[in-house]
Amino acid sequence: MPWEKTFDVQDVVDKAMQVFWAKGYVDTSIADLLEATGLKRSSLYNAFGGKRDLFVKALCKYDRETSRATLSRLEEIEDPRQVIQTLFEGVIQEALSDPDQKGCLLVNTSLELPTHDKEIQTIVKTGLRAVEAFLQRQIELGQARSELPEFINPQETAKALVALITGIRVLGRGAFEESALRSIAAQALRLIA
Amino acid sequence: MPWEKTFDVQDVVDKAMQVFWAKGYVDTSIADLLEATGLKRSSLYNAFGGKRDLFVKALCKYDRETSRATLSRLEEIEDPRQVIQTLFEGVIQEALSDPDQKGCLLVNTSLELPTHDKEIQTIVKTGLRAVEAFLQRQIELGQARSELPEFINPQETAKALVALITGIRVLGRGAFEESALRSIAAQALRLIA
DNA sequence: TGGCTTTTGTACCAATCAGTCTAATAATGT
DNA sequence: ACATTATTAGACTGATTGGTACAAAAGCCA
Repeated sequence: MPWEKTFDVQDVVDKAMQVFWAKGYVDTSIADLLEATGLKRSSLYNAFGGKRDLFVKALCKYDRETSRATLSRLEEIEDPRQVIQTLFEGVIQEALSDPDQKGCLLVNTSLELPTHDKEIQTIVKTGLRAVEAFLQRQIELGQARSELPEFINPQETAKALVALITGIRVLGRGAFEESALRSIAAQALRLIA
Repeated sequence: MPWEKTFDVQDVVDKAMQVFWAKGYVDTSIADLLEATGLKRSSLYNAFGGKRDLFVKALCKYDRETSRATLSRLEEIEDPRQVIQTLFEGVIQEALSDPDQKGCLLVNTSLELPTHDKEIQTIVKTGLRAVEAFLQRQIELGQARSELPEFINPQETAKALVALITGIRVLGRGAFEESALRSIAAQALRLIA
């Protein structure tokens, strides 16, 4: 091995992730990625295989360091209802504060899922499934502590909450305004009584 | 006027709509549109202005003849709760039966809203707003008839139902399976008690 | 039949697409 | 210092992008 890379691989993946996140897979060109990451054509093809492989890397990084990392942070809150409320608040805050209105990379990719190959489909499905499992666990925890009513179905409700989050992420890209997004979050809390 | 067109304009728009619907705006090429519509390059540019203008036509047609037409059909059902339930059933049926998993053109376009110009943004916003208004009207109607509880907030709940439909349309493109989609619909009904 | 207008078929455009290739470069181990 | 070897810079590929130009074809009206 002659010498280590002059660029930080994780840093490059991170910058690529931002582009894919904002523009989507098809609408992101190699030129976009080169400009965003600062490296040259051959370096990109050498370090990663190509556009698709870099996208997979970016998608995994998002799932790991953005999606799941957020869930981990939320897990430190003790009250399950508070956890879910904070989650929704965070999603709305993100939608409102991001000038690029990027939404969520997992959700964005979900919409174009039929155009992607199996590996990418699995990454997205697994990522969303993790959010759903997290919500289900929180609901069950709340019920065990008698903080949430027993008549709530944890599995079903968790899926519905994922759908509501998905809705906020999609509609938050310009279709709905702040008050509408907040209404959605308010109704989400009504689902956990 | 020498003679009328040899092709039916509405038919061409319809076929273009299908392509945009399935592949999204950016991923649809002029070649795709030519193949789907059967007409030649110059005919397409002559009859419509270009790709974007044809997309606007297709988007309007979808809003008119698919989205709003569905709402009109639902309006004939008398029971508001039944109306909403049937709406969700229809959305799920569509997600399950469509081999292309196209979802909803309005929702699909919502996700890429930041990349579109103001006119297209307005069409999408107005289309979604119509669904929301429809749901709100149904809830208010149900309350007036004492079929739905008074404590429900029609404005907020309508927005949440739109978010849930959006979720089903996005997640229905492969991320969630049938039972999960049905769970979402079940929880939607719980929002209108 | 002979203009007239519009449509149509096709050639063409520059720009961009993702990806390849090679030669120059630079850091390491000896 | 020298050979080794991975990384670079950048030219280049063929295919495809959306869009234009223009001549031939086709219907209408006189």
